[in-house]
Amino acid sequence: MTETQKRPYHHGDLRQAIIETAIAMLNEPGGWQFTLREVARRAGVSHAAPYKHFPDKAALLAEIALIGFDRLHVALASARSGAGNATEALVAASRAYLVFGLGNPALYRLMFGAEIGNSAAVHRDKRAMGAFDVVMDLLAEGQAAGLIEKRGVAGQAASVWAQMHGLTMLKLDGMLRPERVGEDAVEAALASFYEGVFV
Amino acid sequence: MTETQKRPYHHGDLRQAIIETAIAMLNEPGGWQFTLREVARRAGVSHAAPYKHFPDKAALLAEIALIGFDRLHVALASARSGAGNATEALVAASRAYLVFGLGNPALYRLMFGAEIGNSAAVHRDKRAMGAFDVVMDLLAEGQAAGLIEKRGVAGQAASVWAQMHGLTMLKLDGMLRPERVGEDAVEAALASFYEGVFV
DNA sequence: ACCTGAACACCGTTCAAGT
DNA sequence: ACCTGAACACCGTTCAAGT
Repeated sequence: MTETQKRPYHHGDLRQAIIETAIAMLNEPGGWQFTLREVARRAGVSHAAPYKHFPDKAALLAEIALIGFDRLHVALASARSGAGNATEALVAASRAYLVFGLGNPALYRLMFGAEIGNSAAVHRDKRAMGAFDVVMDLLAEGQAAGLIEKRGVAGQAASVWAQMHGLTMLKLDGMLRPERVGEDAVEAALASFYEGVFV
Repeated sequence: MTETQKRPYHHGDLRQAIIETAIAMLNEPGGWQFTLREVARRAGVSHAAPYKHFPDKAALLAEIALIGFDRLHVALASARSGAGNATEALVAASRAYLVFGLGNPALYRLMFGAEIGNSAAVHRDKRAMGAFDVVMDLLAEGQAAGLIEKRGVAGQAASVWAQMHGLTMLKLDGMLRPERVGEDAVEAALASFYEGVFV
């Protein structure tokens, strides 16, 4: 937490410091327009220094996106373990998903953004799957327990994932306005959705 | 289609030309990193000229996003009128939605992106509602005809919208990989979703 | 009324040179 | 091995001046 910039030429772990500074910047208003030079400035280092640790700006962003997926994974897993049966856990995980997305708007957008090049997209996909697997497991478990409609698990999981992602995004974009779609459209949509999934 | 740049100082309708050029650029690979100077260049005009028609870059992007929503509205409405009953129309509209999003990746991302400032978000919301209303009408119609599960229409519509948006985005991000979630995960997810919505 | 050209303050990225 | 400083090619935006 000692954020002084009187470091002795060599920064202890600049790579890590850059990542942390960048994530912190993302959570500020307007943090989505994110400048490598500003990160360097805040880390107390020259604007060229980051290039010793990341090939370019996109690489840093990609790395941060992966960290975001790890955090989402943790949030979902912990929501699951704190809940009872599969359907309760699924609802809890959905809420946790929304809380994560709405609480970290710029990070969340970055995770699903086009700034991540197609080459890095493969890694994104892999790390994202940790969170995805939580959903798939819950669905399989719920189906086995007779709590969830028996359909193809992959398609069902994709549908659940899309529902959570879609709701998060629409809410972030301010597209679920009370005068249009009711006071708490997110809750209503989630309820409506799970009515069709739970048995 | 005469894209010559020998215009006599005054461009006929530069404002319109800028918008069209910008939309064309969006549909090129890497079109999401979109530069005002390049638009001016292609329009055969100085880099300062656009500022006579748009206060800044964000304003141009916001305008283009609104056009995108109009086009989506048209696509959904035409899919609806080409289909039979409410459920068939809903499926047709969902397909049209996906085709639109996957066919115009950068435009679609722009429509839902953070580049649109919060002030412009209100307008975005209003224009987006044209498309949203198509969905709501179809649901109300389907419920009345006993084809669709009777739930709160607002929540149901939000859920449908979220499903389409989520699927489009996940597909655009390359997050629905065959080895994970099957060959045609989009179709499977859509089928799974509508099983829970249709009666 | 509409457009240009030069100018300003910024970026991302590179590279020789410093410690 | 790690970092700096100057440099390059670009942006977005502004503004006096041109047509």
